[in-house]
Amino acid sequence: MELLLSSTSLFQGIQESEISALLNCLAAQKRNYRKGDVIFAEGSVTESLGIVLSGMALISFCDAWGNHSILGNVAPGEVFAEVYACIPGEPLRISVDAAEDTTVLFLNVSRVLSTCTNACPFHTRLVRNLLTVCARKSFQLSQRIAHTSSKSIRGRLMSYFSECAKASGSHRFQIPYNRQQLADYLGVDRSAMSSELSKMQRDGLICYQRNEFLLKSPGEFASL
Amino acid sequence: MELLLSSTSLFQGIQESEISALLNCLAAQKRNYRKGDVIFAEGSVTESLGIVLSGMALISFCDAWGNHSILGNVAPGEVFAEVYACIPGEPLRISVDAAEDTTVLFLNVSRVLSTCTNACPFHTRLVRNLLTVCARKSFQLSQRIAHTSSKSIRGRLMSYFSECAKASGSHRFQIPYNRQQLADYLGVDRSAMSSELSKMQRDGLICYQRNEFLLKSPGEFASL
DNA sequence: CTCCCTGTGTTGTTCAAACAACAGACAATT
DNA sequence: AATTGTCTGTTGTTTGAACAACACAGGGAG
Repeated sequence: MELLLSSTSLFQGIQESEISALLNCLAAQKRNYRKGDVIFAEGSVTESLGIVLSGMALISFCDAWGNHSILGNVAPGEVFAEVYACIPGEPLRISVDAAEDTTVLFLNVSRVLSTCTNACPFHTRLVRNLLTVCARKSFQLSQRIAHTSSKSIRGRLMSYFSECAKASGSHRFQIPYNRQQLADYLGVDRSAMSSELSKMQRDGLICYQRNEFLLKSPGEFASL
Repeated sequence: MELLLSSTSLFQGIQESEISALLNCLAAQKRNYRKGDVIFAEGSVTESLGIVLSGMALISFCDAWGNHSILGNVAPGEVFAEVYACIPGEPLRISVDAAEDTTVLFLNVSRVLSTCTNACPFHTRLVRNLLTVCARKSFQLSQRIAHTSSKSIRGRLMSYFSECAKASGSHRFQIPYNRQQLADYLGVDRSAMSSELSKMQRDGLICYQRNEFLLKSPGEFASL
């Protein structure tokens, strides 16, 4: 378990041997779930975040009419419900279920935050990591919002490609999504996006082959 | 200054008198800006978050072609750049400028996180508050994404109204936005939304007058 | 009172995106 | 080689949202 944890962002920079001490210090709880079990129910309140150790969890939500949508999944090593665990008293707007037999480690956030009586030296690092996890999630969400703010498919693609180019420091970059995933990320129809991509190539805005893109002519454009 | 700070979410639960001690302990820096001054430049890296004490700051961003958009404003007592300050080394994707003459208090996040040599008793509370601020921002962003995930105006309104009804615990509730602001929040055209609202009223889904809404018939609907 | 301003609802037109259906490329499997 | 499935690009149709323009109702301020 410690080996897996040491590679997660929450325990980054903490040695495997030190993690064992931390887990004792935090009285972390491990629980097993069968496929289909509810891990967190919508509307409930939690002070604990979860880390998937094995298996897979699904995050979903229901609207007032009973329609429910899948928001995402949580793979081993990834964290869930950290946002709610960090907001005291905020009832979950989502529910988390086990997509298969799943083992989860729970960490009580207030325990994480309270000063450790043993003056555990890695506690500080854990708190910093937790803040980073939350901040990074905020960052990713705001990027997604920025990329879906344009009303046109072309505008959304341009916004996303701009970001990719900035992140890679070059006009040539690769993207981590296939076409369907990119369309889902940008909130557009795949085939419409595919067609728009080829239009953009014809218009000389971009070149691409598969997941390799080249952003051309960084001049001024008004019609995003 | 302490009076203003004590009413902010970052210093919530900390007395005015205690804030003074904290600010010393953190070596907080106060700086003045003239209207139009750049507070944070896009692409720069910061370890500090900012709190607007007076005036107003503007958050904006540029895409690779030089088009820039306003993302929001920061009023006195509100925090900015906290997400970037919490992600070590992450260059800002936004820039922050003074919309008018503005005073800003800077707090170094790593200093906030490092154990205070004086064992300052309110330090722990500050860290917890900072985590709450980040988590709450994440929460708000994911709500907005949920409400803009539907492709139709009606679906977006339904998602938002669902959330409002849940939050208020009743099918009758008030919304904090006027029509233009709601349209901006949901990423749709105001007049189209206005027209959709009256259609929904005609269809018996909702009743409304001004900002007072009543959500009807919580049955099953497929056409969101 | 009139004038102006803001917020809101209505209508009709236009256009772009969703949608459906299909074709070709490629890889993996049998 | 044949088959299957996945990913991608193309085309044509339909629909719904953006857009523009306007009407109407308060609410101040002069």
